[in-house]
Amino acid sequence: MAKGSGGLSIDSDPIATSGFSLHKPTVLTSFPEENINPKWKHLAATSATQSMDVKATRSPPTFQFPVKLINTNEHDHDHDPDSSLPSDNRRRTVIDEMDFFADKKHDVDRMTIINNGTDDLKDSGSPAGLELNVNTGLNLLTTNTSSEQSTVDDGVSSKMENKRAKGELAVLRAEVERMKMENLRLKDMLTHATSNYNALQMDLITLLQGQNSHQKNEQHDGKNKDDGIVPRQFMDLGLVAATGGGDTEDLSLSTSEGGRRRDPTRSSGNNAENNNEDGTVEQDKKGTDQREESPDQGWGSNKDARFNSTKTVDQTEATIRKARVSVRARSEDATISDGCQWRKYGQKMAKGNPCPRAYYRCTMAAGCPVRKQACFPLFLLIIRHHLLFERISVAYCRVQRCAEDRTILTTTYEGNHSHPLPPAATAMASTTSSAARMLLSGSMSSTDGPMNSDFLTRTILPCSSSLATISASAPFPTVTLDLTQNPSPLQLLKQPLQFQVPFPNPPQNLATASAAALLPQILGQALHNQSKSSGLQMSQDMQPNRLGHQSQPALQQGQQTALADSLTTATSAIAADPNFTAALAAAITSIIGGAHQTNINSINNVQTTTSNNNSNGNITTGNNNSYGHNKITNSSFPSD
DNA sequence: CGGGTTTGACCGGCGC
DNA sequence: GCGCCGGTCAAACCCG
Repeated sequence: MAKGSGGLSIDSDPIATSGFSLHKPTVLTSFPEENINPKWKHLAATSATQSMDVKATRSPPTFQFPVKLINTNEHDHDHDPDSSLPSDNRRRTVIDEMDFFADKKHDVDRMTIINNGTDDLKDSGSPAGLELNVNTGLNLLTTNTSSEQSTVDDGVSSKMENKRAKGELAVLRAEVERMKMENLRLKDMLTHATSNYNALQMDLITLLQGQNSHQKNEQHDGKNKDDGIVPRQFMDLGLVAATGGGDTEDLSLSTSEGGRRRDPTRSSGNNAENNNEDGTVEQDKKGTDQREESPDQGWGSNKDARFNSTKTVDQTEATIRKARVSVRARSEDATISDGCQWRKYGQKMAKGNPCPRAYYRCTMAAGCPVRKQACFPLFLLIIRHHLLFERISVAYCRVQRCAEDRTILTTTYEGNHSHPLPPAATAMASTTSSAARMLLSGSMSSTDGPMNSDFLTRTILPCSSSLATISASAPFPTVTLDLTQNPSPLQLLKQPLQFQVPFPNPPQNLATASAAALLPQILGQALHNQSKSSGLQMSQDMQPNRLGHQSQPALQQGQQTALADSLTTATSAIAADPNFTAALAAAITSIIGGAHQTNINSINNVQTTTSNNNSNGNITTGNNNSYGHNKITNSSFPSD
């Protein structure tokens, strides 16, 4: 950290200081109870009273689906932070949790016991429309009950009914067997997918660790900054390989020309410094904004040939966006040190988030267009539920305020450096560049949009833990590297099914109903993909306003999609379960202060994670709103 | 005094 | 057209 902290305090701006230990991603042991803020409800309610005219944002929406897989229906005590407690106690020790499924949970527990020999879980709350082929065994009880009642009768009719009941039972048993086979097949698929994802994750972690180790060695040698600079080492979030300036694979995303680029008049227009072959930098005048986003610059310097050849102009404009790479990591010091030199040029507070969003500009070279944003997530919306393979039953929801846990920091990088990078910066550069490259590579190669890429297939698989997640929606494709969790390969199969569903950043109109309506769709889609062991298939066209304003149609569409595939029973269970939707609605309503559905406090960058764990599944909503000392028109949360 | 931060003001995009 | 909001600017301020 350079001198002149300017009276910076941890409370006011913990982001600005350094100390971010990227090379030591710590394992995020779910969500510690101590992180729960007993006052969040009050705070949320307070926020809801404010005028919260929510709008779609231009910030990069981030749909994240970190997914964890639990491979059995048994409780994983080893990884459940609450496992030491009885199930009921575990549930009740959570201060701020809200059990929206108390009644339902009993059914779930009961059915869990009853169906102990099967892999399915009877969800009494499932709508009739969800009764898919996969839902076998679940009706055994009801059927048997009926049969048993029939057998009570005596006479010929009772014999006939008994025969009929036996026949039905045989059919059902056959169906159970079929579903068992189906489950085994799915398990194999998920296991395979887990392996793929884990390999990718390990590669990235190894890369990080290795480069940080190199960085440490370099620093330990006491070399000055100039000595540490690696020639032609560029951090190109756009797609140029970060670890080598020579690697100029034409994957760079075109700039946000499509109406997304911001403030064109302020751009100096001197972008020749970017991507210079010799790594030299044409420096602009002091303070001149180098964020020229012409096609020659950084993010969008190179248009993808495939993209141009296969997309229409409109599609191109809609798809070509400024890619961003977000890194979410735990930092013990709640600070960032990614090897680059940054100057804070602004701090902004978005609606409803007590955590400020800080804006930094790279100062390693004048005119470097790279900027970054750093903020803390706000909320973790945790939804616990049971999962027995395809059958998912939401147990209850809770929300914890992760803003208090300011060790999880989200940093979003934008642009590519126009100057050589020191070794200290290569780790982050490589990571983010790789992530962006994969993201964009997938987006370019997919016919279904960016979300359906091989990268996503490997990284967003439901059976995986959260490492890399992607942004599905406008304005900018965003890949998020979640370094807060670093599960071991052995843990992967035991980890709870976890979906992070980042809403567009923000789903500014995240009305309660909207969010509730969307979550099933999103979650269902994720589960759908889980079943298929395929990549995320969410359309990139899922604009924030779509999410925010077309909730009901989206829900219906999600239900239709979920119901379309017999393998997506889990999808259906979530997507169409009115209780689930209602629970989410209630949860979000409670968070935001649900009295004003149409005036909801914006939740920026909501990241929703559902974990299938008998005791500690979770849906995480991270709110990256921030409050600064800038013009604050609608801040409602009191500072912590 | 230089470099960084703070923070009120401003700009432009977007939704209504 | 208006207002909101994210992002940025730049003067004032702070600190070593």
